[in-house]
Amino acid sequence: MKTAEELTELFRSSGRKVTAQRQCIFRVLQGDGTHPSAEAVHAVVSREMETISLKTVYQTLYDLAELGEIASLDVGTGMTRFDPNVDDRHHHLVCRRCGSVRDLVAAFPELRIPEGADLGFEVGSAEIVFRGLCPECRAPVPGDRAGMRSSPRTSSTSTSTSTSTR
Amino acid sequence: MKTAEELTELFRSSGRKVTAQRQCIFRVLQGDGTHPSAEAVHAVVSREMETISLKTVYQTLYDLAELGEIASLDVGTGMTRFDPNVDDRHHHLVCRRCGSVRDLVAAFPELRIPEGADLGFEVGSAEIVFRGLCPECRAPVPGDRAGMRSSPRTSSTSTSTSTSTR
DNA sequence: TTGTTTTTCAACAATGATTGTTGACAACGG
DNA sequence: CCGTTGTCAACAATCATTGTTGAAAAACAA
Repeated sequence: MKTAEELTELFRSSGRKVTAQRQCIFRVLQGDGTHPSAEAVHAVVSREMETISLKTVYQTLYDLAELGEIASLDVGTGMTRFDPNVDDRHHHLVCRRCGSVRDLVAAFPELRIPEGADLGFEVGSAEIVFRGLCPECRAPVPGDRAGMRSSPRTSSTSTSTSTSTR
Repeated sequence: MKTAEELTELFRSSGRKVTAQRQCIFRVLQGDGTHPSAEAVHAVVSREMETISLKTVYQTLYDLAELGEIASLDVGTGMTRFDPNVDDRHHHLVCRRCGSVRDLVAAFPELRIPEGADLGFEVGSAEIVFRGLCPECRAPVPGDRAGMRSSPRTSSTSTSTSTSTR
């Protein structure tokens, strides 16, 4: 993802207008490695701009995704997650308890659909999701620190695909 | 996935009751390779049982998932999809236009998280989603045949992860 | 078979995430 | 500075999914 200044440029040159709320969102996303949801971004931005609406955040995030500056991913936590890291090709570790998402860089950099399995499907991209427990959720943390985002509500989804855990 | 009769057995022995609507759902799922959503299953079952509620379908599907007889997957089409094929370890091809899901068996049967990348994450399962265009959506089919399930409404999600197509 | 207990059913309302609508307003170009 | 045009915030609506509840049906025992 580019810097806030470069994004301002990019937005202008792509016919979009640049507003204070958008720049605020740019700044918030800078170096955010938590793969926030739209709501999470909104929560942070709201501290700076009281009245910004969730709709605006969604709009800007999707604009950025359209420009290829961030990636929108659906990893089964119930909400679309946004990833500012689009420069490194990578995959994701998803905690099945707290829903946190972590990048897994330098693994399977070139995942190709195997020859012979081509069924007429024109493959554009391949993504791997590793499901498991993040370090925080593995240990029975007594004093629960911040970092656990959404309560394990959405655990109904993303139950299994390739059996391993059961 | 087991046969309808075996599932009846399994439901009984696991303390669940067996109803006509459940057996109907068992039958509908038998050999369904389309990875239907709950709504799609409901649509089919409804032809046989007019009054069955969507809630019942959801309940039964999640029961089956809990028993490990089907898999519930979130591949970014906006709805949870259900896969009766849990015997073959496999991954999925998802069409970014019509949202159809196809099994990709015999590819990456043993996907392991690479050594050295272990960040304290306890990995349970790994799933790969290949995104692209299905054979039907590649060709500009004039007489559009059945097979396109949901309209490309939910295309907003699942835009990109590892860049390739753009 | 008949009653008894317990689960499930269908209908209905509610939830959470996301998107459509709209009048006021701010950004950009001149 | 000013008009044009896109954006904003508030509000309501949508979609997928889940909670609630009285009625009905399944399993079990007599």
